[in-house]
Amino acid sequence: MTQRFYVTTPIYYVNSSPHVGTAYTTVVADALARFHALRGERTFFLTGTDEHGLKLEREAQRKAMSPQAFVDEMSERFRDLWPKLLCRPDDFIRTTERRHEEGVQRAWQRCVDSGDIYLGSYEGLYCVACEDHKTEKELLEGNLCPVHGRPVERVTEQSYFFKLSAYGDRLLEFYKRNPTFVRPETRLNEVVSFVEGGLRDLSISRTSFSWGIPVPGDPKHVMYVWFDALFNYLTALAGTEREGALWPPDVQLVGKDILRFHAVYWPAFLMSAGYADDKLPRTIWSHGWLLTDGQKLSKSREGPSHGRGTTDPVRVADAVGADVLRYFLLREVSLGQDGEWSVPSLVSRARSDLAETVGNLLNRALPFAKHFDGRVPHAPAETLSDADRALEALAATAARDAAAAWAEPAPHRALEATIELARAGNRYFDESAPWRLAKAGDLARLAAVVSHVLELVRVVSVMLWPATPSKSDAIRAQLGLDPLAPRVDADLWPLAWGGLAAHTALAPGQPVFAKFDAQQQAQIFKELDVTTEETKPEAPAKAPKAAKPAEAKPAEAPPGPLTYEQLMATVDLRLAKVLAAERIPRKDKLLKLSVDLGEAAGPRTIIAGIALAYAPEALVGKQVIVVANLPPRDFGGGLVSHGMLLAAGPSDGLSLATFEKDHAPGTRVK
RNA sequence: GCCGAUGUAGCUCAGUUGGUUAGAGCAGGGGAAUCAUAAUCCCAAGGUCGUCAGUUCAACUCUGACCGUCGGCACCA
Repeated sequence: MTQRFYVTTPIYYVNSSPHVGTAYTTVVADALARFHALRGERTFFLTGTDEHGLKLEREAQRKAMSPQAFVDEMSERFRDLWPKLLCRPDDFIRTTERRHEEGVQRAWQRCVDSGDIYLGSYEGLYCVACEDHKTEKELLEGNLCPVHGRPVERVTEQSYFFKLSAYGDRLLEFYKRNPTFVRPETRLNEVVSFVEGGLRDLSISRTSFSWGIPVPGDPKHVMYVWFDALFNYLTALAGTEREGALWPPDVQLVGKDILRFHAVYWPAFLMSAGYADDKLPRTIWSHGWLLTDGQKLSKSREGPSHGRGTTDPVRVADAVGADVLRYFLLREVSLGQDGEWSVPSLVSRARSDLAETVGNLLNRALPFAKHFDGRVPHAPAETLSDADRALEALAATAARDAAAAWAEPAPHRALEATIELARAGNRYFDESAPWRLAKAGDLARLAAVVSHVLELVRVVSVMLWPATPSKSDAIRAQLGLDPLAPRVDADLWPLAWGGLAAHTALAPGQPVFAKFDAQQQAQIFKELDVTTEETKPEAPAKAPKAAKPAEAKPAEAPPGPLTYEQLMATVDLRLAKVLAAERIPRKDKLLKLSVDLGEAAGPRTIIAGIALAYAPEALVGKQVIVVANLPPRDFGGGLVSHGMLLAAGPSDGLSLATFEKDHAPGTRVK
């Protein structure tokens, strides 16, 4: 029976553009699919976009677009990205597609039929003045809002609930029988302890917005994010031949931040919808994050970061090539663990592994073909030496090891084994010294050596293909071979020696891999905003991060034209002097300030989230700018802020706005 | 503060079920070679495996505490 391999990435929320972290997950999925395809399996690689929810509804509103038009545009950014990274998903599902909406509604109905969905209500405490929900413990004596001192109201909102609480035991049993359901193993432990802690029913519908999939039979409700999103993995196949042939997924890649949804909610939903244990996903693979200087990549850290270069995958792929980017992501990061993202280390990795090891091996072997009419020499078995045989054996071992690693999946180890084989090829080449054989006129031995090296390069080109498909094919072209074209039931993995036939016409060409010499490297660093020693200003140590040449994104809708009068009527900015500042126990980011605004009522208390950037002592006496006409804001624990300080920057490198000269507290900013 | 990770050569990381001199790549040092995009190959050097206790005949590998770093949450906008 034909093996099959179904791999998924999360569907990406279209609220933001893809960054290198998003690209990472997709590249891994693509590489796994390519590996399994090479083995002759029927593969299916699914990705897509998640397009519902209040956030997107609002974002569209702000841009004066219909939600559909907005998500259409955003989804394109993802769809267009993947080919640039040589990713070839077999399908791209959008949660706003009809097939998905219908599929999810069917799934919902099946959960209803199982008795697992019921209509309930959220009960909450609500302060009309704050327009916000409160929790019991925030309230002052007598159920008063701590901000306004007014009584809060008890409000209820209808919501459908999923009886997750009923699935705890079944889930635990399932984990026990399928210890590789969640990987790496430490993540399974986390999931198990979460479930053991008891599960609460999930609220899975909302009436407070409409941009979502209507609940069957009750269209006031739209489905809440996870119920909608998780089923994409199923709806992409539903109603087609694929469902029977491919379900369930073999590997579902997820970031560790969304593991819980995939490892707990998702199987519970499926169980409820009538899927037996053997029809549940085989493995939820929780991969790590890419870090820059130990920080998670995120939207707020886009652009140059600490001199390590951009995190925009398109710019990187344009500068160094998609193959190289893919190779780096797969080789440098150990799947399941966090990895460092850095353009300089990408360049150095590409140079030493790809150009100087693999590319070089090809380049140094090809010139010898001139002794054989430009063709792969024929080397009869009796001309082979122990070293030749040893090389063959080594290749077989490496191919086996790499295949096992890819199947694991552990791409970084697979690629390590691959490069190690190419390294051995260089060693063999040195020891065999074909240039001496050529001078001595020993064509029999020369044929053996050259054919062995060329075949080794072929082997390496296949082993590299999941990571660097276009470069692998470029190597193959020089070897006179066709591009790799996986077929179902044909195992192309190079377990057997001799795939490169004697007398094949070679086609030497330009070096396959860029060398990234000093000049190229400088060019790349420049393009990708890498700060090198030369370009870095002196004494960079503690200096606040230079205002980066921010590609001023018009992301936040610019406020419409505003007259001066309107502005002054809206925002009341005042100069103020900090009288006192103290840390707040248990609130790492907050400082409690006493600030003089020149008001008769005396100084105000302002809570500001600047503790990571400013020591309290450093603030006393400082002139700051305060938004004076904000309503009081409750920070819990009896802390109420009566104003806001103007500041900008990341929370750990924030700077407060001030003026060059001191003026009387209370002076209005104009 | 709670929860969770992590701490191995200058850098990035491997170290399987505890067992002789702890591994690789990169960088740096020395040498060989000259077929190759000055690429390659060899050699040497470099680590009290975060700290302190404990279990054991034996711990980088197990247990505990502590320290450092990071992430999530809380809190923040």
